[in-house]
This record gives sequence, structure tokens and C-alpha cells, in this order.
Amino acid sequence: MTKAVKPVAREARHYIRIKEQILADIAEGKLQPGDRVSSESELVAAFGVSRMTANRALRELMFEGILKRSAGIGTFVSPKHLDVDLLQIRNIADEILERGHKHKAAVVKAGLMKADANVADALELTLGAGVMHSLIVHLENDQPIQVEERYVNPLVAPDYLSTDFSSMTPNEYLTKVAPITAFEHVVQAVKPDPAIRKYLGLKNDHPCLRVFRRTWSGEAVVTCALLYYPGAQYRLEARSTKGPSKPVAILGEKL
Amino acid sequence: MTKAVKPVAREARHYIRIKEQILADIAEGKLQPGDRVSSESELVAAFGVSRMTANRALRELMFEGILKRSAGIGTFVSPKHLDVDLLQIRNIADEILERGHKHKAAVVKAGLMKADANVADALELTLGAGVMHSLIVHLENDQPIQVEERYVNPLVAPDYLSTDFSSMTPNEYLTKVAPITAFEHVVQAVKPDPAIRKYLGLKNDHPCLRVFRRTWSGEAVVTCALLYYPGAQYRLEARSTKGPSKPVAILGEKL
DNA sequence: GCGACTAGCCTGTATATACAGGGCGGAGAA
DNA sequence: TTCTCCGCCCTGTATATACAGGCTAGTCGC
Repeated sequence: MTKAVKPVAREARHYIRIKEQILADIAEGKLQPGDRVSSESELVAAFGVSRMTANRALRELMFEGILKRSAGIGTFVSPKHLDVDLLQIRNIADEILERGHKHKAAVVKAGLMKADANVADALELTLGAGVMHSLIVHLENDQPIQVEERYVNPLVAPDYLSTDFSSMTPNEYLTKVAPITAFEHVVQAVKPDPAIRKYLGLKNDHPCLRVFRRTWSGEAVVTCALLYYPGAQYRLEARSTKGPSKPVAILGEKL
Repeated sequence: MTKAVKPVAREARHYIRIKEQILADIAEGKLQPGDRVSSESELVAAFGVSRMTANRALRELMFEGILKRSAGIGTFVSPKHLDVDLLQIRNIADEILERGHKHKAAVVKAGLMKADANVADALELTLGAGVMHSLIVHLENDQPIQVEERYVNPLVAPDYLSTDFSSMTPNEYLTKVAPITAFEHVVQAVKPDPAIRKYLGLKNDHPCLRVFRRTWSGEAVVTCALLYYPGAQYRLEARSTKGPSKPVAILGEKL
């Protein structure tokens, strides 16, 4: 005879509680990268759930790149790295919040300017046309992680400069005003110039990832931006649809 | 009394079969964006699996952005998902030839080795399994432009090492032996170690673009490679389908 | 002392079952 | 005819169970 199964209200969502607990432990530093996470059976005991539920929580965290699992060994916290999806445009504030961290944006500059040849070309405007420009440093837990230099097409988003960038990122505002229908990413490794280095708090010889992004809404270029990331920590990922099941350590990094 | 449960060999992985079937139907156009996908119970009947297994397949496809589900209604193909071509894998020799330049490949190392933890993980083999390894420097007009360190799954391409890499790049050979069905790119800016620096002929503080690439053929990982590019010259591009008409100068060299 | 075997822990996959709750359409009441 | 309620289909979540198979440490025989 099967034992009576006590159903659980949908609101409980035990697997989410387990995920939140693990994410909180990571955020508070109780779990460090490389640390062993409770095994499924330990979670069963600790949370009073079935192993399938614990399994689901851990499996989803693995898919999200937070944990690394291997049969016979155990479950571990992934080496810390910040991922950006090359094939997708995401809001940096959301990414930071998802990691359980605090996002802040420091506006260094914001104003109007005349398009020089490069900018005019990139935004498909005429030379000397009025263009909006902003330079913003994004902070994760008060650590700088991205410098965003942006040029905006005033024909598409005329109210860009009156946005409060501390409560809404440029990206967020612009996608609301003009939904993205196409984009382009060009990635380079560069030696950052002194100003960028200062904003990111980098040493002289620290390599730096630079992403040049343009986004379209219909036929019009909405905006283009230069995004600078501190190199070593930052990873850009691109996967094809049928992609791999789980993230893997890059060869050359320690497991 | 619980009915006897027929255990299934791990190799079966029914949920993956279901996912592949759905992905194939989408690829062949049998399922269009917005179409309704078989419900869980229909899949149970069609594949002879339990509902939990069908549920897992659909849930994972939802996480991957392929499907959209809503309780009480059904499961549907997501309206649009960007096509795979965004970051294609190209043969470096072809790229060089297209520029009207001369390609040469210098084989630094080529041999068998035992998979360490990282390599085993990346190729989805067991620790200590035999793996083929090669280190090749690609030259454009006798200037080094890429260092390619590659690990190859011997189960997929056992004759890899007997290839003449000066007449056929590893990439070319491998795509011939096992057509690529999926890939993953992870891009970082790094300070190259002395050996890589030497091969690329770089100065000490020169930044460097490192691409970690894995390619699949069906369920098997064919190969993974670390590709090093001298940063400033090299651009990695990703475009969405509707992409821009023509390449544009990166706003760049000045702030 | 060394190697082979084994017990035990861990994840991976699969099944049968159960209840919660959203959404929709048809039957029956107003 | 219109409105309401109920039953049915669908997904969401949870449980108990079972077997497969990777990995390790410890034991036992030689």
C-alpha cells in the first residue's frame, strides 16, 4: 500500500525556497565559489521535502550557472564569473538583481552633442546632427562592473535625457520607447584608456572587454553604445539553440 | 500495492528524445511560432513515458525560450526566437583567403593525452580518458593571428591526429567528420601567458581575446578549443537576423 | 605493501500518483 | 436568451520509489 501523500499548497513551492536559501547563502558569503553544497539527501532532511524536489532546485541552479554538479562527487558552487549573453540584450540591473546583489548607476555625463563622422555613421544620421550622449558607470554592490557610453538617436527617443537613470537603465528606457527588432554586437579585447580604467578601478595592464552594440527598432537605429567590462571576471556567452546542457569550466581556469 | 516500475537505462533519456522531436518539428516548419504543442498527456501517450518526464521536457524547452506555457491553456511555440546563425563558426583559412591573403598553419604540438578534470568535463568524458590534443598557430601572410589549442573526442573523430593540418584546418576536418549541430562560445579578455604571447608575437601588456568554443554533433561533444586572438585587431561579431546592412567603424579610439 | 573488490554516497533518470488551481465550453437555471 | 456553475483539460507542484552508474574509501586477500 502506498503511504498517504500529503499534498502541498501551490504557494509553498518548496523548490523555490531551497533555491532562495542557497542563493542567499552564496550572497552572504556562507557559501564560497568551489564550496560543496548540501547533497540532495541532506536537503531532503533539512527541508522535509522529497528528493525529486531537492533535485529540481539543484538542477535549475545548475542550468542557471550557479552550481556545478557531478554524479558520484557532489554539488558545488560555480567559480564566480559574470556572464553576458552575446545573443541577447539584457538589462544589467536585472542581471545584478538576479544574482541577489544591489545595482547602482552613476551618471558621469549626460547631454547633447553634434554627431561626428563615426557617430553619424553608426546611428545612420547626417554629420553634425544633434545626438544625445550619456556616460554611466554601473555598480554591483558598489563595485564598478560596466562603463556604458551611449549615443541615442533623438528622432526615436527624444525624451532620453530626462530619464532618471538611477531608477531605470538607459537600456530599459529605450526598449520601452522602441522595442528592439535587431541588434549587432562587436567584441574586442582592449587596453582601456585612463578614464575608463579609473571608472572601472583597474590597474594599468588589466585587459578589458569592449562591446560595441547597436540596436534597431524597425528601420531606425535607436542607439549605439560602447560597453566596457573588466576582462578577467567577465564572460560573454553565445550558444546555439540546441545548446549544451550545463555550463562548464573554461579550460585553463581551475575547477 | 504499487505497480512494478520498469526502470530505464540511463542512455534512453526519454526527456531528451522528446525535446529533440519538438526541436526537429520546429526546424522543419511542422511547428510554427504560436502553434500549440502536444500537451503533457498527449506526449505521455505518444512516447509511452510518464507525465513527469513529458513535463520535464516541456519545462526545459520553456526555460530555453523555445516554448511558452500557461496553465489551463496549453504549450505553444514562442513567437520569435533569434536564429542560430548569429555567431557562426567559420573556417579561419577561408576568412584569410577571402581577404586575399595567404594562410599557413604551424603545428606546435599534436598528440594523445589523458583528460584532466576540466577537459573531461568539457568533452563529457570520464576522468583520465584518452583525448587528442593539438596546438596550432595560424598565420596570415606569415603574421600570427590565432593560437588554437584544441581537445578532440576520440570517440567521434578517431583519425584526427593523422590529418595534415597544413592543408586542412582542424575545424574543417572535424566539421567534415561530424557536422556541427550546436555550439557554445565563451569570450573573455585576458592577459595572455608567456607561451601564447610568444606565439602571437605580442608585447607584455597587450590584451588578448580568448574564445572558448565547444561544438556538438548530435548528443556528443566533438571538440573544445581555446582560441587566442591579438585583441586590438580582432573583432568578434554577433548579429541578429535582421542585422545591419554594412559594417560600421567602432566608436572607439577616443572617449 | 599493493592491488582487487565492495559498501556506501552521490547524482541522473524514470514512474505512478495526488492535489492545486487556471481557463473554457456546455448544461441547466433564471 | 443570457448568466452561472460544473466538469473537463491543462499546467504546476510535490511525494515515494526504483534502478543506473560515477566515484571514493576502506577492507581483505595475496
